[in-house]
Amino acid sequence: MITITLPDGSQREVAKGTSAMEIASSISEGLARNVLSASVNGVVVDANRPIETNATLKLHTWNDEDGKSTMWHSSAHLMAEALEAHYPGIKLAIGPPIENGFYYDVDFGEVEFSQADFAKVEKTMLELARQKNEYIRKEVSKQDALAYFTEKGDQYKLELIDGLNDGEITFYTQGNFTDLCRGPHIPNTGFIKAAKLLNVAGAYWRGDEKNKMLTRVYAITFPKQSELEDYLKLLEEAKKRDHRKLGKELGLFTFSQKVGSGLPLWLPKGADLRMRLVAFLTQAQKKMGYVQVITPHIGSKELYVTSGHWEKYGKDSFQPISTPQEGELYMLKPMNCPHHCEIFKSEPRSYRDLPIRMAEFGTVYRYEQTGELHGLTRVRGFTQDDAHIFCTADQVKHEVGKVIDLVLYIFKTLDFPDFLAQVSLRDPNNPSKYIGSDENWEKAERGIQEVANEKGLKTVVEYGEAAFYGPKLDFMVRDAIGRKWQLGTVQIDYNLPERFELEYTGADNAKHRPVMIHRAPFGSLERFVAILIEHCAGQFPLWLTPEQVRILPVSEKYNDYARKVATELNSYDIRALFDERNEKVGKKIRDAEVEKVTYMLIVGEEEQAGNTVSARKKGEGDLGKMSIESFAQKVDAEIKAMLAE
RNA sequence: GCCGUUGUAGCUCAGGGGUAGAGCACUUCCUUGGUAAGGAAGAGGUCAGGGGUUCAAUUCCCCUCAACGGCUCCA
Repeated sequence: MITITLPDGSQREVAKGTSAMEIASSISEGLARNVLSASVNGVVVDANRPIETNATLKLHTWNDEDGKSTMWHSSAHLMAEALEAHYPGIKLAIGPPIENGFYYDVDFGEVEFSQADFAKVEKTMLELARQKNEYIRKEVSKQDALAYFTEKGDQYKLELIDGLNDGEITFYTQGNFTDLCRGPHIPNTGFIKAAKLLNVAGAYWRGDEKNKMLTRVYAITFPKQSELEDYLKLLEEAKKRDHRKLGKELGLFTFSQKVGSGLPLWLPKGADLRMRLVAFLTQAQKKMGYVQVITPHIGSKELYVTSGHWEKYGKDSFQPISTPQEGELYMLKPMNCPHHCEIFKSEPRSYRDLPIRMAEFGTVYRYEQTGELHGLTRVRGFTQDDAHIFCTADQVKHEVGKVIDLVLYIFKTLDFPDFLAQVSLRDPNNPSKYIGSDENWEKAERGIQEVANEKGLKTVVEYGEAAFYGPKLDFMVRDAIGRKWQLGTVQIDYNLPERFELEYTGADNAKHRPVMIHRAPFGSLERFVAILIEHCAGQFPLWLTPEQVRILPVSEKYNDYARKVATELNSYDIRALFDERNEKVGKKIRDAEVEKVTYMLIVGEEEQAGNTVSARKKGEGDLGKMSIESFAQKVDAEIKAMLAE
């Protein structure tokens, strides 16, 4: 007998060799019907694998992540089986589960596989699923494994097997399909009740662009048809939040082929929104002791030779421009820090001056490959809400803490709860690729982690992700379609102070090297606005939205009064426009709602006579009559509450 | 940069070898209205750009550009 400990701490005595599935059955038949896989001593395995020793056991169902990935991993095999049925002779590479579904990388040879072929594959998948074929695990020797895929002529599997040790190779077979696989898998294909191929894309074998490009087929499956329908609805909803669509609809920004790709043009409403964000951040920074500087859009190539950027990124950047007579070379500014270093150097600095927090909304230009450009999130010209903090090594932790406070304040004000802080540290196996003393690194790495914990951030630590010049803390958020983007960043830098020979005079009257902290709470205004649009689905917070109030005269007869109301609201610093079109008020309301104007003020005979307005809030409806002044106070109070620290 | 898809009016899209259509938006007129679409008329397109096949190309073929979905990259 062996002892099985369940997550609730309860224990069961079962015969050696009992499977998780059998234990599930003994708990309840309903549970057994839903078990997809199990964790035995923390390792995810097939639910029907015999358990041989005392163990902790967790059963995975569709309701937990491990259950889902098991299901999707098995679904990848099912899709492969279906694809082979339609396209005999295709070569299969890898087919893992991903966050939402799974994919399989396939070498279709000469065959073109496109969206038009999805339906038949889905149909076959479901037919195969209905057969409830079991996923059968088999341990095979390396020799046998190689022999099987040599016979099948699948060089990708052979390459994978090549990298495996004899004795750790397993095959899984379901129906007529056998695949090299570590597992685990769901008990049988019958759990898969709905399948949808989502898209196809090119993907290099082993992610290396020197290798052959395979066809990656993305798909997703569900244990219920209705869940698939819900998921597809969710995708539709997400598409409506896409900042590229909303940006166009709301008149925020545009692109012009003639101006160049990746170069956004901010329209009046977008520019208004952006300037408001800048004003908001400028004010917050001012309170935190930042000073503002301004530097040009180009800088001598020598500046970037000194900073090291030329050597590291010069070939992959916009190439230098030269002066017509002298042939001097200038770079479009890819980053602001070298300029800021020179400002630091412009006068002697004392330890009493530190920290110096030098901020600039600096527009930078970076070459991005054409295939990489993406709305406002990935562009070639963008404005960073940049700042560089020059401080002593002892001040680093405190300063990083203050930056985190700033980021948290911003995220809170913008109602942005869903972000992850990624702490990027050195690769412990490769210490030589980093510059700066061990002592400083350790202090900085420890400092960043401590302060992130003190501030209560939800963090993940990534080893080896640090920049060569220092550790960093990045704020990651997701867009409407679930893609991850980096917004804010805090980076500690020992490199530039060295390269630019920055120094300050210490209390000991000796020269010391400052530490530099790069930080950008938004990251870039472009990317931030993009994420903000998707986050609030275009319905910006009242303090930020370009048009806070629209006045809707009931008929043209009241246009003069509407204009008067608008002017009066403007005098209270409220952004109000009025709709003077010859339309019925119902139409004007609809248009204002569609354009996401927060407040609508309906004015007609009664309002004109009483010097009042009838307020209506988007999504809520009629708020009743009130004086212009009390409406203005209401808006003002609402905004003040939003911006409270 | 690579693989795939797409490109028709300001927007969303239909069409299709015989030089274009709808809805919305826009302009004008009628209507002067009370909480999510009043009516009529009008204007607007080298069918992304270039080349080829053809009596004839927006339609078929090739190239370029751009956008989209990924991959690689990313200061």
